Amino acid sequence: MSIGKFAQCSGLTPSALRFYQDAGLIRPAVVDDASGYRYYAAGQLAQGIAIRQLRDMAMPLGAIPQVLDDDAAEAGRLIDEHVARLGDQLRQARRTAAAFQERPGEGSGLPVASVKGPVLAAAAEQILTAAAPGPGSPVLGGLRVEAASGALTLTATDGYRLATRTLVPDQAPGTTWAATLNGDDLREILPRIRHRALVHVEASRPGVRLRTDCGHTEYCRTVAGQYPDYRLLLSALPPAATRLTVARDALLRALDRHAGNLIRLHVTRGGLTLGPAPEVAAPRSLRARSAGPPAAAWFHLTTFYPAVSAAIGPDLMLDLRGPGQPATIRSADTGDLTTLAMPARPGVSLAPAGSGTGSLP
Amino acid sequence: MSIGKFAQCSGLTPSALRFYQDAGLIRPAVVDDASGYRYYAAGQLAQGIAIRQLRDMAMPLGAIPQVLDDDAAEAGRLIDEHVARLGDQLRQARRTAAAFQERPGEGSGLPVASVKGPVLAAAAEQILTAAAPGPGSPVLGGLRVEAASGALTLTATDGYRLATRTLVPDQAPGTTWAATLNGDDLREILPRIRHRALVHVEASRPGVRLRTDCGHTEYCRTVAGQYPDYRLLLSALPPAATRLTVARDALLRALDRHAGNLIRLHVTRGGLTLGPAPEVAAPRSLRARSAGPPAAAWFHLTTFYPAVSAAIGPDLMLDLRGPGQPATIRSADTGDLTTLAMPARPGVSLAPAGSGTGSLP
DNA sequence: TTGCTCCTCACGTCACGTGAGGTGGC
DNA sequence: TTGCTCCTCACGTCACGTGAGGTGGC
Repeated sequence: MSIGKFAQCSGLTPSALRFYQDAGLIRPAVVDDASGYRYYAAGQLAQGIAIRQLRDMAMPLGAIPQVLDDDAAEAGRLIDEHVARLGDQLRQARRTAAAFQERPGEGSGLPVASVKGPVLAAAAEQILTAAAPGPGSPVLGGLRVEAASGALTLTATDGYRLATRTLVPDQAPGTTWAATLNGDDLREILPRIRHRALVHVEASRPGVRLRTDCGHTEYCRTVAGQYPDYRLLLSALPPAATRLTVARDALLRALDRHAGNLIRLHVTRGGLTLGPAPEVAAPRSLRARSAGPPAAAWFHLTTFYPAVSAAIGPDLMLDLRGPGQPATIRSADTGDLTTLAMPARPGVSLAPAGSGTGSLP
Repeated sequence: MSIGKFAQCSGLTPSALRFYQDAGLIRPAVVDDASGYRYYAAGQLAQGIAIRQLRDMAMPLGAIPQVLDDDAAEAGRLIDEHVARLGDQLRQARRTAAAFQERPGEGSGLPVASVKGPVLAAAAEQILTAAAPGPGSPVLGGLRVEAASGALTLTATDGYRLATRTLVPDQAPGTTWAATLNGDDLREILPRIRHRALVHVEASRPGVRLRTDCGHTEYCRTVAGQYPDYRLLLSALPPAATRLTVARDALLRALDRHAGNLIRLHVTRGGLTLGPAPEVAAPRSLRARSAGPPAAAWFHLTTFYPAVSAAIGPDLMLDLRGPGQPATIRSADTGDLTTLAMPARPGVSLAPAGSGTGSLP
């Protein structure tokens, strides 16, 4: 196989292959003495592709022979460590970027509200469980923050679930203000916020600044783009057909023990039955109060569990509205956290966010 | 200001400054014609520091003049884009790493246990609130995971608080195994874990791999170094002098409304009174059951709130042991989450972790 | 006067890419 | 015979770091 052919098959370039030969990384199987032509064996392709992949993840040439020579377990270890180092560098860069943004220019931002650090951290963490993780829609990956009439409202949704909560700040917002905070930035900041007594939230042109009394400042980017009108969505919901009140930690414990991702909730007059499907043996029963006709709904545990786990009060209120309609999960006594969850259809796996099927209207 | 002085103040090196001059990035205010000595003005320091920060986040030299010349809003946008690009590169590297690991060959680690994604994410998040944030002691910044006799125990402590919880996995650990997971790595992984039905925890020599059924794999580094012997610490605690049982969400709500970071808990026969100090007006009272003599304790809200916020059941059990001894906070009914918190002495501010005063023995 | 800082200029590093000038293979 | 691929060797890129050899300032 000539150098051009080998390059094409492995995704490398001829000049890179020549360089790798000089570096002793991969040598042609045969070199023609007279012409100097390099010939590679088909069996070297795997190695060529491996080198390209390692270089694609910015691994230094010097580290590559180790990875190629070691057994799979050891090689996996080296790669994992390398990727973790890249993550460190990114985190460091994010911190530096945050520090850069708070240079003495433009003065300090517009004060929005002041909240206790542990309270803000707990609430943001709670709500962020309903945000869309990873790359995808930047708006749905973020936390919506709205300051109005003396209160701070935090909201997140990924199209399948929606969580919203209202906080009463220590220093109430004087202005009306709203923004969508970058979820990744915020999650990284939260551990440092949690141990600050009081955090001042300030709007600073492109992002949000979280300032503490001791002069420490964190910067969080905002996400551009219109946030879904969840208030309209909430107010347009039809009334609950069936309402269930159940002890939160009993339900949580039953969910812990449930096998499989699909779960069926069956609400009867006397209680709640959890099971994989009606015909499968050993469904689990919980005592609960219910109003309205008996009803059943399927959920994906990955959608339903975070909603239950994030709730606060001792009792949970579950409103079912029938097939295709979102269910509401709420603390029974104090309604400052509301979660919506789309039911799943059995046999239908959770579609990726934004693909349209089964998402919130 | 000479080049050496300016370099020191800005965090750059003399050779970098000379290079930047050639590149036209930052020119000395004065250059001595005879000697060629470069002299920088004090007013150039901000620019020097800005250049260092931008270079620290790997921004190319060619892109820097734009950032320096634009107004704050536009500069912020450019930086955000740059950091986002770095994030893209990291994600791409992760994908390539995952593809690389999929190659023929074994590569899988030792199976430890399998846990539902949302359950693991919720538990880890809960416990990590007691870890030491930011750089500092790597062990105390991490999450201790112990697999033994069919259960998985998660623990974190920063020397002032300790949280520990036991999970019952879907597939029980066959082996006895323990490790301290890197807190930053884990926090970054959790949002992607939360929406996976089942997560297989695997020990891979120096780290831990979290593998899902759909072939997705996350890697989390472990932290070397001995973890504090918290079991010994827990078993060596003297019995509680005063035990209080109180509704969790009523307590949480009272803490929400408390002003200041220092809080005084006064346990009487009939209930619990919260206040900044006994002589200050308007303490808040909650109904609660108590056993043992009346007692009082001061806490920092930043220490106490996360413990209450992370608890699960409807009722909370608070064990007080007297001055200088940690208090225990636990769900009253199901004891799978236990939190220890060191009381604060009034007037004494929270010392940084590891400084010795007021930390857990 | 003695160190010390500073100067310029050349070359090294990393992982290649890009021609220039020339030859081999179908 | 005509393109085409391949060869070597030198130099460019990026953002500096590292001496060598020499001079200026307190």
